[in-house]
Amino acid sequence: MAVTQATRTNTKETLRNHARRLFAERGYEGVSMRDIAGSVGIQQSAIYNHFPSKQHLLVDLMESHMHRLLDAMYRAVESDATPVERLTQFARFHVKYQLEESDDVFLAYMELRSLEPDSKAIVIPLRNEYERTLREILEDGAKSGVFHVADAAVVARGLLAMMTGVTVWFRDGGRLDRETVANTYVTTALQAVGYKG
Amino acid sequence: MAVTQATRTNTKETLRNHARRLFAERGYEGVSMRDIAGSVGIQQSAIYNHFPSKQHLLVDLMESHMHRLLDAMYRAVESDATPVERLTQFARFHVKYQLEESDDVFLAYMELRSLEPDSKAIVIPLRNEYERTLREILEDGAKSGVFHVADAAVVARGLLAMMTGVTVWFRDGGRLDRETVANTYVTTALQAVGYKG
DNA sequence: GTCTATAAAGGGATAGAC
DNA sequence: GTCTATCCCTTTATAGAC
Repeated sequence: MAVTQATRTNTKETLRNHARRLFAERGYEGVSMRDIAGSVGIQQSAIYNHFPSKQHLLVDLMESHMHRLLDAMYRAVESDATPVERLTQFARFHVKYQLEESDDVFLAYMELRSLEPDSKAIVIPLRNEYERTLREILEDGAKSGVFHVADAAVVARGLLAMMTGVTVWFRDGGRLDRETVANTYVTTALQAVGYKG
Repeated sequence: MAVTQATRTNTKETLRNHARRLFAERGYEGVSMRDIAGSVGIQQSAIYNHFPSKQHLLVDLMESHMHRLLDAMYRAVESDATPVERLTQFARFHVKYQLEESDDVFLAYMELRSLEPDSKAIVIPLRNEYERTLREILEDGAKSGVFHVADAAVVARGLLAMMTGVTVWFRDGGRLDRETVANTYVTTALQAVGYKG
């Protein structure tokens, strides 16, 4: 849907929003600068007043997403809580965040391969930091005997993949609401790490 | 790596193999017919002697993959076994198949969006059939009381996402071998459905 | 069945007017 | 900051010689 000049107060942010949606839907390579400009309602060349290249636009989206994700996660997970509490908080946060920001999440997950090496070197550590947080929760729970995981790194990646997958099928207005879905994933995650609630 | 005329006995199959690898690595939109032809060692126009279009080539890969996947799964999972046995068989099969045919699996997972509607109508039902098999295992186990799942459909999709994710990080020669990884996923899947082994 | 050549369209990015 | 116009390259696909 094109946006008229009158309704657009900040072209740069509008470009981010439309590019995010289009990249998530069709993939970075499947979207042209003309597609993005057309969606926003400007000419393709005007994008270059805001971003120096298509690649920079992708990096801008992915890097800022990762920082927002990490900030929100650290707010949601209490670092001095028990492993069971932290896993519950992490899982609930993760699923709900996926559903709220599904385009950002899908983009960051899918388009790492479209990043040039320099850009990848920025995004990958942020991704690892997120994964490490979950792994350490599992390790702490295993140490104290409440969790039973054969390999914390493998299970952490498995849980992340499981929970991230919610964006593939969930639609508002379907059989289940967001809260119910989040609860199901939290329960499944706790069971998966062998917690006998 | 280009293939010389002498070593190539079946251009069509060689094209499939190279296209599969390239599509999985860079995405359908990120690979040109010239890339594929160059990889095989022929001119781009020669591809059209074997496939009428790039889209037909993608559909050929995805559809044949889904049929092979379903056939192999039905051979691996004994339909008259107990739910615990069937889940064990399914999970072990799934993880090992992902690792053996990771390009095919990744392609089928990622490039559904690149399929035109007619092609999608062929592939989606095959995908649903696979997912339904796992869901029915969970439902049978829940009925007999050995599994405890809040929602069999959600948990089935969650387990598939979890196990499919193995292709993202696993590399031969790393800290863990395929058998160990498969065992970890099988154990995690059984715990996730609340089985008290 | 593969080649060279080419058509017709679309890609990212830039120049310069306003 | 956006526009029109354009550059230069790549894209999928086809035509016709061999």
